[in-house]
Formats: sequence, C-alpha cells, structure tokens
Amino acid sequence: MKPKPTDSELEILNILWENGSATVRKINEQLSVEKPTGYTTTLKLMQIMYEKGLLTREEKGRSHVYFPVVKKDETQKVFLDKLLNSVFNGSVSQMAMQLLGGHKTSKEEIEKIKKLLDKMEDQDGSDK
Amino acid sequence: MKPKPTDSELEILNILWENGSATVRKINEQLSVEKPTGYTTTLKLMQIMYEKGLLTREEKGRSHVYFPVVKKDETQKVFLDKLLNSVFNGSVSQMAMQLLGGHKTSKEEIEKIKKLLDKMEDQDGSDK
DNA sequence: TTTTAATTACGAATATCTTCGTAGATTAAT
DNA sequence: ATTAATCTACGAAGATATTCGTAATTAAAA
Repeated sequence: MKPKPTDSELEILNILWENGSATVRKINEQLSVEKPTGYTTTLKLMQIMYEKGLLTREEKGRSHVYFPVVKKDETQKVFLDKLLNSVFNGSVSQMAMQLLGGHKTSKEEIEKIKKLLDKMEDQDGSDK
Repeated sequence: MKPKPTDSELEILNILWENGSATVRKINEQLSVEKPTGYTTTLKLMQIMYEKGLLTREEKGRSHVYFPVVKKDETQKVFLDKLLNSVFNGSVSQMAMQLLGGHKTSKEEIEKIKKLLDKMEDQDGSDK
C-alpha cells in the first residue's frame, strides 16, 4: 500500500496532476509562486516521494522528469475517508450537510449535485 | 486563533464532545479500548491541549476535569475547509460529488441532503 | 581549456508529534 | 505511621516532516 502523502507532498502532486509530468525545477518554480522554496528542498521532497512510490521518474538528459503514480481521485478518496472517520464518525450525510451548508455554492453546482443524488436513488444501493 | 488539533488531539476531543467533560483517567480508558495507551501519554496530550487553548479544566479534588473549548461543528469546518483547498482546489461540488459518489448512502440521507439543497436554492446566495 | 551553471545525492539541523519514565505531592489503605 | 495507589508536572527519547547546505558530476559558456 502506498503511503498517504503529506501536506507538502500534496502540493507537488497537485502540480503534477495538472501538468502530467514535470522536472524538479518546474515544480520548484510553481511552488515558489506561493511560497519561496529552496531548490534542494523541492528536490529532496521529490526524491522521498520517489522512494515511497508516489512518483516515478525518467532520465531526460542530466535531469529527471517525474510522473505521479497515484491518481488524483484515489488520493482524494483517501483523504476524504480519513476525514469522514476521524471527524464525522463515518456519517456521509453529516459531512455533506456541513460541507454544503457552510459554503456558498452556485445554482449550477447545486444542480449538478442534485442530479447525482437522483441517479443514486435510481440505482439504489449499487456501489462500485 | 486556536490551532488545528492533531490526530491524537482529535480523538480526545471526540470523547469530550460525546461526554461534555472528563478526567484524564476516563479519557485514557476510552482511548485504551481502541489502542492501549499509557496514562501519562494521555495526560501529557491533554496538558498540551490545555496550553494551546483547546481545553479548559477545573480542579476536582486532587484531579482535573477537562472541558472542550472548541466546538465540534467549528472544528469540522476547519478540517473540511483545509481538505477542500488542499485536495479539491476549493471546488465544493467536486468534493461533494466525490464524497457522495464514493460511498453507499441510504435513501433517507439522500433525501435530507436534497432538502438542504432545495433550501439553498431558495435563499440563493445568502450565506451563514 | 577554464570557468560558470545546473543537477543529483547526501547528510544534517530544525520543528512538531507522540510516547513514556521519573519525581513529587496527596490521598487512601494497612 | 508505613505503605500503596493516584494524580500532576516535567523532561526527554523516538518518529516523522521540512528545510537547506555542501559535495560531486556533468553540461554549457567564455
């Protein structure tokens, strides 16, 4: 089993999911927009992620190009489930209510969610 | 601003939210059901939480009775918002879809959520 | 060729979290 | 009065996460 990414690792993964792949330099530049970060800091993080199996890499000239191994939606689910259990006692509806009730949401987004709920009611309890 | 509780602190808060208040011994007994935990481990954690302002306490005989300072739903929101931003790019609908789509949900729960969504559409963009 | 720049690998310092042992004080039991 | 049990306070060890400096290598520039 792949380990759950840390907060810093998640930031790197987000950039990789966005771009498909990237060098350390590119990631570091992106990260530095938000928060100035030393190059070797990013390098070290990505090396650790490589050792953990969160990333793969290919040699490209003298440098490495990194690719995410874990998928975005799978990772989202891992974090979601953890939060669900640690803070919401496993109650999906409580979590959904808190999420929806606590944030402004556009009419379009509400409709999208309603549509999903309708579909779920039709198929009833068929899960994956 | 109160700090975000750690995982271990969250477990203690969950017990306190359930019971309203508790001594270190009581908390430790509860925690030990899931995972055997040294008494002073729990004590130390609760002392740290007290220093951080997450808990208050009252002297009761020679021991202390602890109370949660932070509210459950506020804490839920803190964690929810963090996840929303770090993993879902701030998209409430994406997070809701992932949450609902990825878990079995009973008809009753679905109805509850739909009702909330209807209410949100009525009031439109009024928040809080 | 010599120098400069870019890249990886490595080690280590710092910070935070978690766990627990020990000491000191106080109460209860013998 | 001794002994045992219970509680707090404190310090420190171990684990993990984060940050960065330095050295070695290689490629590019002068």
